[in-house]
Amino acid sequence: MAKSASFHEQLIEKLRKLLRSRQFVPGAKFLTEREIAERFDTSRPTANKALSSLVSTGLLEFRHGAGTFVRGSVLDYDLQHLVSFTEKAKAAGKKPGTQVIALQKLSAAEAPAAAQALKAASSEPLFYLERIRLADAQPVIYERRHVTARFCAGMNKAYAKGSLYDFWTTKCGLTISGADESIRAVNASPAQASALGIKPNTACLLVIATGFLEGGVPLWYEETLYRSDAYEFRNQLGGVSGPKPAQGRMR
Amino acid sequence: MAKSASFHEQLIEKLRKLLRSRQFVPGAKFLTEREIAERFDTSRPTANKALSSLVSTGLLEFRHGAGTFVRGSVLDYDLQHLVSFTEKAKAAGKKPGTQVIALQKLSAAEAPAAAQALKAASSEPLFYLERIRLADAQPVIYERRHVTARFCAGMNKAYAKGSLYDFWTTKCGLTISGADESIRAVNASPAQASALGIKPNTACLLVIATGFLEGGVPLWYEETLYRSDAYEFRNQLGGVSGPKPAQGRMR
DNA sequence: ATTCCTAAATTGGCTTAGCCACTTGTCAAA
DNA sequence: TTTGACAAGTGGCTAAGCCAATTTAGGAAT
Repeated sequence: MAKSASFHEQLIEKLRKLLRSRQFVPGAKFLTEREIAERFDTSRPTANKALSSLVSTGLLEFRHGAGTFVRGSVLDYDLQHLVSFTEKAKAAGKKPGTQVIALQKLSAAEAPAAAQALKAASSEPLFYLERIRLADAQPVIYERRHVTARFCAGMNKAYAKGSLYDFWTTKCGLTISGADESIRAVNASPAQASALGIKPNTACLLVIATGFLEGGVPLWYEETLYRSDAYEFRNQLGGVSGPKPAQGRMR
Repeated sequence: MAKSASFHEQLIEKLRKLLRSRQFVPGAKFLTEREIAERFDTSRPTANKALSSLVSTGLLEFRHGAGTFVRGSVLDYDLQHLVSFTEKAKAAGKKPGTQVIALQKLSAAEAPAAAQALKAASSEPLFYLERIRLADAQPVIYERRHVTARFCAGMNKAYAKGSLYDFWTTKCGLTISGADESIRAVNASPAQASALGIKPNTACLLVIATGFLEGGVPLWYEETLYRSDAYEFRNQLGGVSGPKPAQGRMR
């Protein structure tokens, strides 16, 4: 089994590649099992088995009588669920809040780390957003974020006060594919400590992250500070419920 | 599709439950596709499709001509890979090292946090292990760990200097199913700072974790401090390669 | 009595062909 | 123009069969 993959395993890989190479947008109709059986010279049950595998990993969706479709919003919902501070505060029985400290448009040359992460030319316009997220009026998160402006030209303070995820997906029509995070510990500077309502030099969790659109195009770069007395990341190795990323939550 | 699960999806669930309810040990033979087809009154391709799903999630393994088996060591390998500092140091081109600071046997009453996490009666014997992990002779990790002694009675300083994972799995015959980690940031105390070779009060990553054996029995409780200038946790949200836990690595 | 070899049985891998339930689209009638 | 019916297309699943790989059992030889 490990030596040479069975035909159906190879077919799964081929379909996965096809799904990516053709840039099927969420909601688009994918190949039918009869089309796959013909095109890859295999039987329908084998085609269905390969499709079923992609359905169970969430990439596709069967609609009985209609066909097989590329999944849209479910993956997006999972992502929003993973990152939403509002949800996490509420889950902890606290009232979430947001203070917008700054929202500016600047050029990438003014923010070299973000420019690099976003692969932006030096004249490329970026939005710089600085916010504090609160739970029961207590600051928990100090967020600084650069966003590629051309993807969300209509950004303003009102949108900055709400869910960025909502704004990007519904107002800008973006499809966000994920984010790569690095989790570190830092001593809060006096300014950072002031923003978070803690003593200077207190240890905080720092998440440096880049977020991506479908197709791997970077959308945002963030350096976000979390009060560690109020927030932690939970990570499960092994276990019966299958692998998943570490998740932040209120302590 | 979402309203009522198809038969094959229900069958997957039934088989998953069967797999757990009967306590199939890794390596044991599971039901054949013909047995499943007969027992659940379905066709062989449908039985095979359900089994294939459990194979692709890693719970089972097909052996052509021999049958379907419960997976053993592959999950274990993944776990070791996830936690092995030795591997991570080497991957960063550094020479790993370990200093055993303390190895004692004590009763659970002497370590209330560990006793609680390990669900140990106050008279239950625990091992207390304190180590420093080094990369190129520089301290990176300060590890304090309590282990339920009855699972690894032969623990000694020689074993404590090497891979605990190896010792537990090969010498004690344990099957480790995973660990639950909480990732926080703390200011290093003078003793902790001294152990890690950093200035007191420097921000460090603190991982508080409980590790489990197959069946959910707790094996160890740890409070492990990481120098954040040398080590970070990487976490991927979304992305094309599927979900996985956050992973520590050298910076 | 033990060991080795061969044949039969068992198992996964996959096929063909078919039926049924569901959905969508088109055409005809009101 | 709208509604209903029918046809075509699609997933869900079946039965039966063949083939390759592995295991087991029985018989023969030492």
